[in-house]
Amino acid sequence: MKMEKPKKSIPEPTKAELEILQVLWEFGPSTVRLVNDKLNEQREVNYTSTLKQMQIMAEKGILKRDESQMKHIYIPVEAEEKTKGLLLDRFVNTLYKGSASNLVMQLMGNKKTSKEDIDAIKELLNKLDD
Amino acid sequence: MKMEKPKKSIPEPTKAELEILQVLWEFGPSTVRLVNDKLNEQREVNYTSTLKQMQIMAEKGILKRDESQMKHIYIPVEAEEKTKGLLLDRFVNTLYKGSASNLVMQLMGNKKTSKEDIDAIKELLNKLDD
DNA sequence: TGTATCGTACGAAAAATATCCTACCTTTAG
DNA sequence: CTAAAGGTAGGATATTTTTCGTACGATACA
Repeated sequence: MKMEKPKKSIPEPTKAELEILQVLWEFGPSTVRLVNDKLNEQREVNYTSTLKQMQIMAEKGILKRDESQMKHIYIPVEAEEKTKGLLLDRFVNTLYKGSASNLVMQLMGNKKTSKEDIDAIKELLNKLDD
Repeated sequence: MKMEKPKKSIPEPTKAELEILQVLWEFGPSTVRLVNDKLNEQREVNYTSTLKQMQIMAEKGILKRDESQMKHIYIPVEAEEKTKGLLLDRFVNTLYKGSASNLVMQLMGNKKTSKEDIDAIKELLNKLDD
């Protein structure tokens, strides 16, 4: 008899938290040092800021960590696709009343969406026809 | 010789600001009273909180207002589609490295996206074929 | 005409995020 | 052994966002 965890909906990651998650998703389980280095390729952040941020994320349950080494290793609790899917879902609900097609429509009208992208999307959908 | 406006990128509306914008977009230019009433259909907010919020938005240039009456009328400076498009653009950039097709792909895989939505999207794209 | 109601302005408090400083422990190189 | 380099912990500070209390002017109307 399977008990689904009540699982109070994941707290929306903040902007800074998302940045960190992206690094971890891209490079896999990492140290604070690595994450901080990556962040600093884009903007200046103090090492301890990143450290603190990641500690908080661990407390919140967004990250778990391996403390067996002195250099702790941090790992995202949720997979990239799952988290992004959740964010996307909320985005659609918030801005497009939950209508994915509305969103896509806007996407098509968006100048920033390249022709290549549009074609790629068509491609995708055609492959879904099976 | 084309001069792009420096156009200091519109400051991302905050969550609370977005709520207010949605009301204004839906009901057109409105008083604080109306906006606050609508907000209170979803959650409890004090009138002066909404007032303050809208005053700040006016300062920021997100809203303009008609003060000719005692009951000031607030109007969004940017049209709904424009603002949403901007948010969408940022969303795509942040989460999908700017690839709209990646986003759509995820959308398709998302359980929350109904079959009707998928069909609607296909429909849309086919109409774009002309 | 006076009092209850509805409006704005303004400041401050509360809450959520984000950043960094300091202390102190461990590892490493000389 | 000792100093330098690099870790973590935790508190303090900043910043941004959100909420609300209080003051006070205008309006409505009994």
